[in-house]
Amino acid sequence: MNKKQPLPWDNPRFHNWIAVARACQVMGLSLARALQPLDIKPPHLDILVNLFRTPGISQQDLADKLLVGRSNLSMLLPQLEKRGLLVRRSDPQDRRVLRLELTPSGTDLTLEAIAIQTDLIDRTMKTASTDECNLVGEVMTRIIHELTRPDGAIEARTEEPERKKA
Amino acid sequence: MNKKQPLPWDNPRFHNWIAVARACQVMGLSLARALQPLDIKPPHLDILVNLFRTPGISQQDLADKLLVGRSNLSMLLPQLEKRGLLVRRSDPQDRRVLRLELTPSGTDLTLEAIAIQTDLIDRTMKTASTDECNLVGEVMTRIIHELTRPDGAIEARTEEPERKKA
DNA sequence: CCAGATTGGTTCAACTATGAACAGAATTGT
DNA sequence: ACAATTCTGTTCATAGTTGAACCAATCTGG
Repeated sequence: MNKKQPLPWDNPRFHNWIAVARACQVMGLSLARALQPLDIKPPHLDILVNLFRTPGISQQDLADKLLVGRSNLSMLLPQLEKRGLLVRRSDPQDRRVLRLELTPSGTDLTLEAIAIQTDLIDRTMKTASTDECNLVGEVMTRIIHELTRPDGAIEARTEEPERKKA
Repeated sequence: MNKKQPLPWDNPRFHNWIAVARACQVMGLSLARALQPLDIKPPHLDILVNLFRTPGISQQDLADKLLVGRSNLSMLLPQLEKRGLLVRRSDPQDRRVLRLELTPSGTDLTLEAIAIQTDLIDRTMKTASTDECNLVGEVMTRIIHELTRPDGAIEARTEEPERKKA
């Protein structure tokens, strides 16, 4: 037993990442509270924003973007559709896929929610300069790329179908 | 209908924070995968690390630190106790509280898990210099302080007991 | 001392998220 | 043309998380 392994509290990468994780956690809780007046939760907002930016996306592509299971969307989207925030329209080209689109009222709600989120983020990051913000974002982007590399620690999804004759 | 509100994709604070949130998400998924050989999940690791750093903590204080509900711990801790990773010892001073402590095997497992997490973090942040890491951590710490201020967007801890029928 | 309020922990119903199994539509290969 | 395979979305059983209701121990203020 290597009891004398260096504990990571002094490792800059480690404890700074812990701060990142905690900031995300409290931001998520704050966002959930800030969205309560609109009667939506962060997962709904993720969906709405993606539909706003990519109208006509399919459920599968949306699930891939959000890194959630398809079944999750099969549960959530009908709820939002019943609330009149979006429509799921069968694609005549490929009758398997459902094209997702915001309704006008869904667009309105999305803009309100985005305003709330932007306000929250602006308030909480007001102590960081633009340069600091950009550096943070750059480091995070590198982390995302590192983790989503094919040999990275993610990619738990289905086996990539093997190439036929090359 | 203020359709001409500035959309936030160009707001540095906004899109850089989105990168932070996504990095946290992929890191969480990667950590879950990396911990699979030890048969624990990120919530368990959070508990074990806190017990490692603060032996004798009560369930209530642990829930406050982790920002989760007390009932959550009432479900998780007996599982970990059955696995022999920790003990819950009644405090003779105050017979309501249960003092939590890692067992030797729990300590061993915790050290293994910390090694796995440290390795993952080190690998994914290897492209960031120490100075960059420290700046990121500093910005995150400021965000946490901003969000946990009494008038901040968190602090919903008002579990009001049912008022009498008045 | 004792009634009421408070605190630590448990239980339970509701909700969310996931993966496996499934059905229908499209693609592929022969 | 047609059987096999792949792809999209749904359903279902399961697991994780939460808040409310609850019990027991402690504290508070007559």
